[in-house]
Amino acid sequence: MLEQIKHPTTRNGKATFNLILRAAEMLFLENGYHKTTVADITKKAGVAAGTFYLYFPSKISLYQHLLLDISHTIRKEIASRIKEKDSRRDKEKEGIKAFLEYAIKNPHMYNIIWESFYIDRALFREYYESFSKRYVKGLLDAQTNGEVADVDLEIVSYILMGITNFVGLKLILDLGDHPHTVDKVVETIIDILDHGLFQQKTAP
Amino acid sequence: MLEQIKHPTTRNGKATFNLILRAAEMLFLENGYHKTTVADITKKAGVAAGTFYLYFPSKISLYQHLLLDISHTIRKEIASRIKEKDSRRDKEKEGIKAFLEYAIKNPHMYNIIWESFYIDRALFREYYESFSKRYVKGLLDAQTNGEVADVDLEIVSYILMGITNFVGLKLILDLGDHPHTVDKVVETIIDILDHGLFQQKTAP
DNA sequence: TCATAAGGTGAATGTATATTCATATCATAA
DNA sequence: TTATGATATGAATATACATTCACCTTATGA
Repeated sequence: MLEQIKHPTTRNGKATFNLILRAAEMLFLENGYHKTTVADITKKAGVAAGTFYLYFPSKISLYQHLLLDISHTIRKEIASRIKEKDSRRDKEKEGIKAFLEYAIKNPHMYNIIWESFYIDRALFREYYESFSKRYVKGLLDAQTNGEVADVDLEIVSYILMGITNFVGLKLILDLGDHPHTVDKVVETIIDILDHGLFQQKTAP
Repeated sequence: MLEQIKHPTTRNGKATFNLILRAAEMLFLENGYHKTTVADITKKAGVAAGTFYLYFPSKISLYQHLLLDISHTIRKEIASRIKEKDSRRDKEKEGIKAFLEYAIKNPHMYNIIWESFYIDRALFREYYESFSKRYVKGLLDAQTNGEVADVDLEIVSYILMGITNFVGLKLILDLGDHPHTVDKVVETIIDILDHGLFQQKTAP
């Protein structure tokens, strides 16, 4: 159930609304949903506790709003970058790169997306299912072209999401001492998507 | 920090200890860590609230204990199944299959493993890093053999974990109406690992 | 048989924190 | 200027829940 938030109507109201959103985003990203209290949010936003409830009927409604926000941002970012590319393979490569760069720039992104699995299962499901559908749509054209192998595209979409999510996770866990550059990592991934991982043993 | 649990010494104590563990496992798996209260656990186990603290210094210590337990079980399961296979490729295929089958049999497994990201970040990191190390070790031999392409194996390990985790997730989200059988899904994955996803467009 | 340690109880405690509410101020249209 | 709806306050409320504690029971070896 998506609880309805109440949008402000005046200039002042909008400013306050955004202060709360930005404060919450930072705190959820940094510390996760459960470790962030409404008091933390209003304190960081510089408003009183009651002000929060002028706009958001509950803490979870704010979380849901933010999650949808972030998912739109990621999608737009990726979409704008892949549309420059021609082949599906190059689109895929650019999409993976865009995702990983976004992940590194927003290293706690997982805090808010993955956590939805525990906070709002329906939202989580919706997030990945719609992401998958987009993927399948793009891949289908390429498959008709003969550019993509004859395999189940829905599974492929989860394979691709799995790869980017876990490699992104790895990059983020390493942050600070990052021995892997995004470009190198993308090369590794795309190499496997081009040629596979296994090869015939060459006779000695 | 791993808090030390106090193991029971008598037959009765052991029985109670296990009642608590099994109850907690079911509840964590079903509802997640935060939505499960100590009262829920002791009620389900049929013991008093205080009994819980005879053995576990805190709720989190029980969680940590369970997570380590489960991770050992998964590893053993996979290890025992892949050792029958000869080539790395066949080992990989069997490992993926074992993981997915385990995931389907224990559909809420993710509840406890992924949630550690929010509950005990160090434990989460430890879990995937050690999983990765095992992977790399196995892959290294195969790479020296020429059986595995010349790519960064640490990245490969996260690619493989990402694939199995997300495809497993997909299978679980679909549970009930499961249009994908494990065997079919494994074929799709191994096909891509064998030959890649993209292919040259054949001239018409 | 009984002393003792382990096992067990559940009401009480304390704390954390989401949400409410009575009240106050602000901005602006009439 | 004033009426009005929107915005804002922060102390008070209510609840949920992890943990404690004073006391009780059971099993067993000497």
